[in-house]
Amino acid sequence: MRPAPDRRRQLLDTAAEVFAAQGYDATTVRRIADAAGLLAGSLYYHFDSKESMLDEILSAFLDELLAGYDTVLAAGLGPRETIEALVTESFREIDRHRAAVAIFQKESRHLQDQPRFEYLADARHRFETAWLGTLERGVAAGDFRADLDVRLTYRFVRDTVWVAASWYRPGGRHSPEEIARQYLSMVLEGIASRTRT
Amino acid sequence: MRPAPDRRRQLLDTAAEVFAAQGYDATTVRRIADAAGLLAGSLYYHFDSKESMLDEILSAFLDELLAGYDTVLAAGLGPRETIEALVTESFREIDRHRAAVAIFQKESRHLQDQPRFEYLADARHRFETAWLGTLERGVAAGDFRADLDVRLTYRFVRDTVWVAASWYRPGGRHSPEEIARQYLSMVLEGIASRTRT
DNA sequence: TAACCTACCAAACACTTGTTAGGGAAGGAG
DNA sequence: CTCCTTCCCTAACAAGTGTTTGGTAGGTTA
Repeated sequence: MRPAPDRRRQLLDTAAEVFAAQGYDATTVRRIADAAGLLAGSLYYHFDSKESMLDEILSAFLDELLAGYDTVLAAGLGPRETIEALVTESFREIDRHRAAVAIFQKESRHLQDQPRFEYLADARHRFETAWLGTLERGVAAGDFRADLDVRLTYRFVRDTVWVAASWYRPGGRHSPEEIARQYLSMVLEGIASRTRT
Repeated sequence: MRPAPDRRRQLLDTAAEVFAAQGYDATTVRRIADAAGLLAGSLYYHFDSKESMLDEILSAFLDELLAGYDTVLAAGLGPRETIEALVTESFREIDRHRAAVAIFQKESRHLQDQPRFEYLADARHRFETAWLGTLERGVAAGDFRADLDVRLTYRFVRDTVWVAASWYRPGGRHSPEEIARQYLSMVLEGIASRTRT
């Protein structure tokens, strides 16, 4: 008998893949079992419910992401460098947790009403603090344009990064760092205040 | 007896609202009926199926949107003005069909495999032609930066516009035109090639 | 008045869903 | 060998799903 404690993670990975492709509600437990090569009932040896699979997928991703954000924020960089680091970190996370990111994008909005998934709203709030705070700091420091609505800018930056998960495929032409660089180039040249008026 | 030929559209509007909020698969026919103030079975007097409601919502929206795009493209504007017009038109469409846009965003990816919803893939292709063509034209004309990956730029512009549907609420602080102006300001200052190197 | 149409309800249908209970095969430990 | 744990299967369950059928209130037409 193999020990296989990573069997659990392996099942979660295939589940995440199916969830991301079909949507959580449209995905049946039997479909996951098919993709994993076992029968539907057998999944319940590893997990108590379909919902707890989703829970584990999302919280594992968010834990890692928020830890990465905290590291960036603790580095004490300037506003512009912080934004650059946040974007790069985000694309690395998309590279590693593409499926989880796609699920989060699609389902979090209506999941966060459920008590079990309250932490999704918390995560959103911590995103907002990180991004919005950095933007405001940058506006005050003169790094970013002051003539834009800050909240609109925040949503703009946040969305431009995260929607990439809907088309990004690991192993493609561009590395996460390369994509981050191009995105930053596009975003910053619009956000950074011109040195010459 | 009231004639009420718009009863159909009224039902479609509430259905679209529920679909957008909960997701298509997560939405039950009884939930729609509840919101509309009748019983589940009664919906089948107006529509043959739940799927055909979705079909009608999406195709009505796409018809109007693509017609708007065609008008813009037929105007014979320059690349930059075309992009501006496309973005503005898109935000107007988001303003009018917010629910349909949200549904399209969430569900189209996995719906377009079904034969019935092939037109979704067609629509995506026409989007790509409109946006990507304009961008390439602009690069050739010197309106947009040439040092960026065009496909990446296309996805960037496209996504930044459409994700706005996930947070936009009509009747808010900003009009569609105002949001379009701010978005364009952010996007273009990054895409437009600098007049001075 | 009688026939008719519109818009709905009440009740059921077949089917799929997530989930559970009991059992069994395969290897490791004693 | 025997016990035990791990991992899976078989078979079923109750609840909920989209959908259909027959009926009916009430206004319109003749």
